[in-house]
Amino acid sequence: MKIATWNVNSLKVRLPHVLDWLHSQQPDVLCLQETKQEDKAFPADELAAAGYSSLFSGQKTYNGVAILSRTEAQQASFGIGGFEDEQKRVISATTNGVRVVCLYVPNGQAVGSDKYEYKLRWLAALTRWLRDELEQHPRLAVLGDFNIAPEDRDIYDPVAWKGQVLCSDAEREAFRALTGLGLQDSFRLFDQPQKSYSWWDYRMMAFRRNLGIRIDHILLSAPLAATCKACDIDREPRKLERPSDHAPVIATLEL
DNA sequence: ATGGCTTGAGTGTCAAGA
Repeated sequence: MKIATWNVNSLKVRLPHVLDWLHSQQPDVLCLQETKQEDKAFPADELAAAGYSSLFSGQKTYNGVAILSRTEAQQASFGIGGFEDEQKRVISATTNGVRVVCLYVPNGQAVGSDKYEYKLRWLAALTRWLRDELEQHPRLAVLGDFNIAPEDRDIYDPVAWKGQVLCSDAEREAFRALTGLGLQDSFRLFDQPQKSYSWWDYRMMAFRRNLGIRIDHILLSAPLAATCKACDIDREPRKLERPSDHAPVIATLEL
């Protein structure tokens, strides 16, 4: 079973890339973030023609998440239990016996800003909720754009970025609280190339210079981590014309 | 040098991303 996550930065613009990538990679599940579409505009027909059923939760202009799956996903749920949020950032569903949670964690804008405080509140609520979800669903996978670089090796210039949003102590502590629940960062279960990143700024020729950060993650509960054979970042779509600024991350489970 | 692109909204040019 192959499960993947990709922040597409507008599904309307990126649909051709997504369709090509589904065709070439054949994942069983693809979690999308920043679809930036209302549900009535979601391209479910085009995706169905490509062999994928869709569950989605969108809004105009911002945010928006979706779960695409080759076999129809069941028991869809929306948002974080017990946390009121207007922003469409979480969708969950079960497929092939795996509970899939697709996340678009708030960016946080700047340390100390209102949006940063919202990010930390949001992450605290997420952790409380996932503790319960793990009890109900031992085979749990949490995929998405976490907007957190967990360690210095996940940033091209950790000195320049020190203490900034995406890598502040409080954000990293929130990430460790998630792994502390028993959710493992599947990327770090394996030897990986130095300077592996999942996001590069559109400016400054950042991708060509590999000035990136690793903020898109696939976390697996222990029973799933035990089946994980690989986790990789696919840089190829970032090389295309009009790319998303994020690369997809894909994990292979022996299920 | 707080910008450098890209998107959506909407037709001016700005907010937001990370």
